[in-house]
Amino acid sequence: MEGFFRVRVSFGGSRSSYGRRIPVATTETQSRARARQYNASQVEAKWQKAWEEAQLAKTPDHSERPKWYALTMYPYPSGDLHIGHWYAMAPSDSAARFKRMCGYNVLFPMGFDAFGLPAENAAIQRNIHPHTWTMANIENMRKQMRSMGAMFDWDREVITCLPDYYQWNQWLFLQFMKAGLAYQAKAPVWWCPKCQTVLANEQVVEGECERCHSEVSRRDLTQWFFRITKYAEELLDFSKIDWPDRVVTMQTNWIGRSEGARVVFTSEQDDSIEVFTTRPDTLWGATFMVLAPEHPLVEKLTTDEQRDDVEAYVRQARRQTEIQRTNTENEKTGVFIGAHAVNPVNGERVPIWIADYVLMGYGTGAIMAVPAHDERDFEFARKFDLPVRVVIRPEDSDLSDETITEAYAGEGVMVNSAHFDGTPTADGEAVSQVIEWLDEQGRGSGEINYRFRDWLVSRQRYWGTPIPIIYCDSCGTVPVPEEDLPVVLPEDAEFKPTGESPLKTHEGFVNTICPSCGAAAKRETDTLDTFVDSSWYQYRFLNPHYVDGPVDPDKAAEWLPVDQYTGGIEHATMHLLYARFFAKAMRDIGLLTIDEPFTRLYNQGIILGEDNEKMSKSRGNVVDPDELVSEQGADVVRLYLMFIAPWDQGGPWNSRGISGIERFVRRAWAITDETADLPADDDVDPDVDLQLRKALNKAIQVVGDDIGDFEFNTMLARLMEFVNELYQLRERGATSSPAWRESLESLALMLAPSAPHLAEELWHRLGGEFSVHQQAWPSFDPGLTVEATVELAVQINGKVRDRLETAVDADEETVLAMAMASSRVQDGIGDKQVRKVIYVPGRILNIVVG
RNA sequence: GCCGAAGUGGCGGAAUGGCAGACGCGUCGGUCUCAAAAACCGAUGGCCGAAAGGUCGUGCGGGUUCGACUCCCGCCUUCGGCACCA
Repeated sequence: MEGFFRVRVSFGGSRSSYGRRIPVATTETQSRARARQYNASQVEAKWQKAWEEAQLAKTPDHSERPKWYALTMYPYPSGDLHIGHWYAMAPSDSAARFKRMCGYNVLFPMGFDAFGLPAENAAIQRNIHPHTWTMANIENMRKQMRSMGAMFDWDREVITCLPDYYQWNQWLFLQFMKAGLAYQAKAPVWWCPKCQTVLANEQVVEGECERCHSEVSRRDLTQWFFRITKYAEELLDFSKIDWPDRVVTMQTNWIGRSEGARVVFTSEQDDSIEVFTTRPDTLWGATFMVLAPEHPLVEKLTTDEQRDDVEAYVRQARRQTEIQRTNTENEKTGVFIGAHAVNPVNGERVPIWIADYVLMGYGTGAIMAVPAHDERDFEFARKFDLPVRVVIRPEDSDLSDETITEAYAGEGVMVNSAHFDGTPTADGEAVSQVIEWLDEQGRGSGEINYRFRDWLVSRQRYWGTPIPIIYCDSCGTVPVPEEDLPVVLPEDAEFKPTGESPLKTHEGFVNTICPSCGAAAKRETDTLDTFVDSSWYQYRFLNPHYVDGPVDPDKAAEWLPVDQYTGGIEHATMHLLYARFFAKAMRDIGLLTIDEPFTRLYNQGIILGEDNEKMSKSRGNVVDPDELVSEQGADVVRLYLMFIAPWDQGGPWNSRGISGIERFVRRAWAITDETADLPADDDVDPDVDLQLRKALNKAIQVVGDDIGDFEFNTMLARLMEFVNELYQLRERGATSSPAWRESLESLALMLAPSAPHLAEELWHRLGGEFSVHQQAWPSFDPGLTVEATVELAVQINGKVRDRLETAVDADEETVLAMAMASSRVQDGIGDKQVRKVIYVPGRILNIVVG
């Protein structure tokens, strides 16, 4: 196995203490001490083997126990398990293990998000087939994951690049088509003129082709879409899930719901020009119209004398990247097209312009411009000297067309708006009245618009799921019949340096016959976005070899939804929104009975390099988990990652800080090893005995609470405190107490979720039955977790002057009398009057004087 | 520009209305050792003080409260998301 790991140059400044100890001559006592030292690599290998033999990680499909489906986002098989993978997976594993000890039948599967561009790049650069490259990486990463000691049930592994998985992508695609959820439309793609190929967004770097640095441009291509916008309203409803607020906010903003009205303007040539506005109450202030440069009416409406200017502007707009074009810092540009339109509310004639600040992809691609009440329109009007008319007047103001210096977007009353004059805008009053009136008049209607678009799933790549479609000259677009699935990726693909998909030129793949008429036909050569794979993989784990559909309905009824999902925040709007869409679509097709895929979500943070920068090979600040595991052991790495900071916060790696965890592991081992065989007897000091039992019961309570809440850093602090207490109590004879052994056993149990190997070894040393991971989480006596007496702080005017030992439930009279007897309190009061006394039992006594 | 999160010792962090700095790193002192490492014990926010103790202190400025790291208002800084979305 060692041969598989590359030999690495060790990174600076972090040499472990083990390394320095070796060449030193040993004395007899030292070698005896060494023999009793905890040997992580030996212990870890031993137990990993035992667990695998006993199939401890295997989750039964059915159980008397309540189910708990814990899932952490599956990785892309990039080749090596990064410390970031450890940071995501190890604490997730600890939480899942804790649930299992709490009595749940826990499912915690793992797989690989195996399609994607890097495999194709490897094929081009190193002449390795994507399949070979991907599967070798998976093999390696599986081994690395085993070294973590996680309880992944590998029998359920899902690998998305295998036909066993991706045929169900194709099957789902066909069901989506039938349900009207998949459709074709033209959409722009990036095109590299030199490579003669389509580029993915990430292959376009600052407007240039990543490979040849030619300037890229946009091209319209017919592509496949999933109708996610159909579920916009349901996707805005988060009432059935318990997710972090920031993710809910991000998705809500991403969906971008806005309420308003669709209003029909008319050109002088009698074309309807529809606009969307959230402020129909400002319709009377529209002094011009603006169309997107790509708007279909631009060509028709442009007058001959304006044509040259308009065409030049359109050409220039098309060349710009989305980023250039939507930069808010840009000064407004635009061209008058020579035509006019009629405002439906007052019959006024307004000029029509085109400008790139109006986007074809949102609303109708045309706006009514109300410069007095919209910042962008105001800027445009000032630049091109267009009229500004105030139609909302703020209270106590004489804002007018002449005095206005910036757009006013606030509340007020309608003015210059015919019979609506005087209508207040507050609480949407004016908007709803105007919409009602527009509707009656047939000049417009209420409408809701969304910022997000349908999901473009076509990718012009090889290493993905072939879209199961055939194009026939006579029958058109024909879905591949379900019985012909899967459409398999050809293995003998030829990868060109340009990155062009080998499918396009693969005769054997492209040429086929039409399933409906039998004539010669061509296959679709686009493949599906890999986000399709990850939108439903959580269901496939339940029965990855199920042959009658993507999801085994019996298992789904048993296990879904996922109870706890963990993963990076970077997936807040894409993966997590797509997965929610898939749950709803699959439900409506009859494949699922759930509304939401993941009930609870937790986002861990990011581990940075020691220099507080993102880890990257070029910076040389990458922390290699394999190296750490071989030096310090997997448990130390797991524990240290949990100890660094709150899990959702992440933070910089610190190679010195890890020694605290090493020390803790050694101390936990040493106290167990050194005292496990000491007999209990009766001569223990009752006070020491009580202290020991209190320490134990408090630890069980707090550690359990913390791990259940993903507060791993404080959980470890409590465990450290408990071990420190054991050391102190040992000095006072506590090992004679019957509670001593119970304490050692509980320590092993409390360590089991987080340091699975160490815990097993401790358990074994204590003579416990294999395995510690099949034991229940220890219970605690609530009576022993509360103290009878506390040290109460006594304040004078909010400043602590003395501390009193009092009963927790002592009454105010008693406590005040004790406080008044204190000379320090008397000094604090001096000759001042006691004005007020605040007593919070067990917390504080504050005497207010003045 | 808008939305969100965060700002606490030399460092990572703890405390979400009640004794700021738990736990850990580091540093200093001690025990053991020929010596070192490891281990163990102790100290460790700043300032004043021999000490007892005092005093200041949770990004900045206000406020609420008997009491604020914590709640409210205004700012500054950092990070993340969205960004001409009509």
